[in-house]
Amino acid sequence: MNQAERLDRTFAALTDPTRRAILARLERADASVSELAKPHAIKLPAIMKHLGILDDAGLITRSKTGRTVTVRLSPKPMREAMEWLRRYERFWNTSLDRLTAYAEAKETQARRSDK
Amino acid sequence: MNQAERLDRTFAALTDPTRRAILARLERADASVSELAKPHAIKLPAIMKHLGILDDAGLITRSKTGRTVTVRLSPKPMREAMEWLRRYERFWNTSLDRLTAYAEAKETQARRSDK
DNA sequence: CGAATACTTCGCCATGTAGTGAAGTATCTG
DNA sequence: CAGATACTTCACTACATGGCGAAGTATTCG
Repeated sequence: MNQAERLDRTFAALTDPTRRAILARLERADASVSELAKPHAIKLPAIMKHLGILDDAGLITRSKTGRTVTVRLSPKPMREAMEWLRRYERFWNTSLDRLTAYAEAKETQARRSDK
Repeated sequence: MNQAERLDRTFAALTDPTRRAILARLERADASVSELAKPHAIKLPAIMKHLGILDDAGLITRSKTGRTVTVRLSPKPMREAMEWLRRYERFWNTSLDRLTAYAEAKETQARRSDK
C-alpha cells in the first residue's frame, strides 16, 4: 500500500464521528468490542464494520483471548495524516491581508506569463 | 454546523487523492477551475463535484470574474482537523507508553522475520 | 449437557461519492 | 452576430458506507 492509499484510508476512517469516538476511547485504555459498543446507540454489526474500517486503515489492532477481543490503538497512520496537514500551517498562521496580497501578486504574475 | 460535522466534512474532503492534489496545487497559488482540472485525467463535471465538496468543507472559496472562476485556499478547517489529531501525538512520540512499547515489540518481531 | 455471552457473518436497504456524456449559460473574440 | 471559451447542471451508472434484523460460531458458566 502506497502513501496515497494509506492517506485515503486514514482520512476516510476519521470521517465518521462514531469511529473518532472509538479512537478517543482507546486513547484512554484498551477495550473489548462490547465495551466499545456500549456508549453507542447502534447495534453490534455496525460497530463491527467500523472496527473493520479502522483495522484496514491500520489505526487499531485486535487480539482474541477466549471469547473476548481486545482492541488496541495503533496511531502511526494518524501521524502521516498530520504530517500531510502540517504543510498548510503557514496559511492558517499568516494574516489574511498578507495572504490576499500574496494571492493577488501571484495572479498578476500568472496573467502576465499567460500572454 | 457543529465541531463534529465540520470534522466529518473536512476529513471526508481529504480522503480523495484528486482533492488532496487540488489543495496542494492551491497551496502554491490560486487557480482557475480549468487550471485545476488540467493535470487530472478526469472530466470537468467530476472536478466540479470535487470543488463542491471542498467548498462545503470550507477548504476553498470561489470568486467569479468574467467567465473565469478563481479558486483560493481557505485552510482553517484543516487546522481543526490537525488539532484533533494532535491528541494522539504522545502515542507516537512517547517510548515509555505501553502501547508504543507493544507496537515496537511487534515491529522488531516483524523485522526479525523479514530478514 | 444446555444456556448465556461475545463476537461474527449474512442478506438487505438507503444514501453518498465518483465518474460519464450531453446539454445549458454566460462571457469574450473575431 | 457567430463561434469559442469557461464553467455549470442534468441524468445516469457503479460502487462504498452505514445501518438493520437474523442467524451462526466459539467459549464459558451452571
